[in-house]
Amino acid sequence: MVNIIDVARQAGVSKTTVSRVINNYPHISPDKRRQVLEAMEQLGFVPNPSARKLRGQVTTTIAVIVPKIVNPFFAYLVDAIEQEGYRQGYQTLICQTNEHKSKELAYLDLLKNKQADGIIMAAIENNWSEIEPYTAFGPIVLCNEYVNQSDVPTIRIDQHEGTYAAIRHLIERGHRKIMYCTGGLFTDYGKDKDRNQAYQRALEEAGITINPSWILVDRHTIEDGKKVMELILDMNDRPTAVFTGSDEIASGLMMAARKAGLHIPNDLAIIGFDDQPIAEVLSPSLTTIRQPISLMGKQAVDMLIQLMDQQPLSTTLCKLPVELVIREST
Amino acid sequence: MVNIIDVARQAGVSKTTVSRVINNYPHISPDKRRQVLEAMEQLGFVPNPSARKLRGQVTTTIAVIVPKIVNPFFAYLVDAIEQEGYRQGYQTLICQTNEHKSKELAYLDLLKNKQADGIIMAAIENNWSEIEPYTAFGPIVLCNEYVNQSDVPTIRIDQHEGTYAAIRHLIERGHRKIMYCTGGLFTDYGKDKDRNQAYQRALEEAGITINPSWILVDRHTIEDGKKVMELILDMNDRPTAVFTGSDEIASGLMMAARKAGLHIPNDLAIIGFDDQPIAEVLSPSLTTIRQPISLMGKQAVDMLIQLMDQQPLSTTLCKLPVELVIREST
DNA sequence: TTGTAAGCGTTATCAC
DNA sequence: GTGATAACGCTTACAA
Repeated sequence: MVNIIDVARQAGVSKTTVSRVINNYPHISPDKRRQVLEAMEQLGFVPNPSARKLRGQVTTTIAVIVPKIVNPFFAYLVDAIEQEGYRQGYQTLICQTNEHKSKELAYLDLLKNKQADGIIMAAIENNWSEIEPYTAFGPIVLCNEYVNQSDVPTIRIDQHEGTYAAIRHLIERGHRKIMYCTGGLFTDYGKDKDRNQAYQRALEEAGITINPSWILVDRHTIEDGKKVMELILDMNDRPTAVFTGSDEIASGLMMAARKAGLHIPNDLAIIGFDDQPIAEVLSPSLTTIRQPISLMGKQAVDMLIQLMDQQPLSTTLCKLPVELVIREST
Repeated sequence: MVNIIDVARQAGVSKTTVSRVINNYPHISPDKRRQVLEAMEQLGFVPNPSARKLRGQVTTTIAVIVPKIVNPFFAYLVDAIEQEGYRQGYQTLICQTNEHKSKELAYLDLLKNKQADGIIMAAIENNWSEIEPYTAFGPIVLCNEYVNQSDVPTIRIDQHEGTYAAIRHLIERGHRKIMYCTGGLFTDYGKDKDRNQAYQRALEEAGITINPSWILVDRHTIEDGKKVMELILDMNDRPTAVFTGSDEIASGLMMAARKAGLHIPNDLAIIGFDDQPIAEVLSPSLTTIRQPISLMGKQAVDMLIQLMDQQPLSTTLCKLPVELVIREST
């Protein structure tokens, strides 16, 4: 491995000077700088990040914690984070909790070790009180997650607005029997609460009384969606429309509805959440709420970098807008 | 940050002894070992990987290079790699090339820096001759990719068998006008070749002459699929079945076919490749070739670890079987 | 503007 | 069985 000393020898300077060139110090004679750069080029020198990390403050790695990368939502989020991070000179470490608390803590140790210089959490398995101590070792930014503490740097979309827009849309289409079928991904914090309140608000405003048997929570997967359809079929008083918390649930619903001979949207209108690629391909294509995932990832990185650079944050909460994408299922 | 010296002090031993406990050296008195372990526990000590990397051979990080994590195939692959890696005590660094040669080389530098101890390449942007020199710095395993050199450790599925099974299936369903629409992901190496040959072989065996205008290559996305459908509609002599190289193309085809009022599979049979979740949800559901992605990821990790441990490889090529999943689209 | 030297946390080598 | 000590490659006071 070619190191800073080899470069120094080749360039005929001290390793200090080489280090200065690497780190763009201001006061170096153009001559020596050129010599050093040439030597680096010739020898194919790449600074050793382990050494830099060990030595000092240098930051080059950020970690993202997600529950499952195979969930397209998180794949897109990680994609955005990786790209923005790379653009700004950071490597991205992907950490998958698979919803295990212990794995999450193991990954938080990255911060302690200075293996990662900052962490974006797009999943929270443990209580914030477990996680909070790690902030002593480096910045943690929440992305699409909620905790009760208000001072935790957070990027998220406006879940209330998204849900409200979806329910309004159904009401405008003439529906009054609207099922609500969601499930905060993995937490009991604010996400569900926001959605719940938006559902209630939209219905109240339209003078519709809520039917508690049409409220289903903790549904996430395609399988869950299929089961929900079975529930609906068994009901004496069936809803005419369903708001779902993810395109996955909506897909499952749709599959089961098709099997049961129901016509969508005539017999049952369905609305998803996320606008995953699948939404467009489904038959009928799925009306859904588009989340600005890329923007969310980019913002999370930018916020994290600000924190790593010790810059003051203009705001601790960044709320992004959502968009209703109307297709054939409603 | 609590380090090995703090632990040594707390336990009343030298840091050498602490290091020995960490690394499970044989000859340590049970007493001291216990003291050290207790001290580590009390102080919440975690060895600093940067220091370990800088110092020595310790291996804890593997990198996976993929073109795009948002492609479900790679998401599932990365998922499998991350899980198997974690199980064996490795962290996974996800590297996304976005099909840029320079980004790939930048990520290969991880090996040079000893930031990663081994690399799994599920994409190859550069020529192997560009990549080969990096093998001097650590092992590289190819996953789902081909190069002409035969001695490169490789895990992949049997593309020939998969394609052959798909075409055979269509023939058995009575089709004789079979379009072939694929696109090696990003390489001109063997993957396409294998598929091409399988297509030819299956047709020849059935006594069907090949219609060159029904052979389309370099198609990858949903958009591509839509465009292919337009091509088909413009043909005087239309195929009655299409083999596609990915579920994405198949999805696009299906969407466009639906819009054009074609019935699937009666007017046109479609077969995909990968068995992504979308395949089951499509309407009609998609017949496709299932790739053992998880197994592939696991094997790649195992092979890489063998190489990192300097163990001899029993075989340099690991070919995994595929499975035809018959659904409604054929 | 440049160089010397100390030290980041760990492990390998050598001595006891 | 245990402990000093010297590296690993880099950055940063402090000197010159």
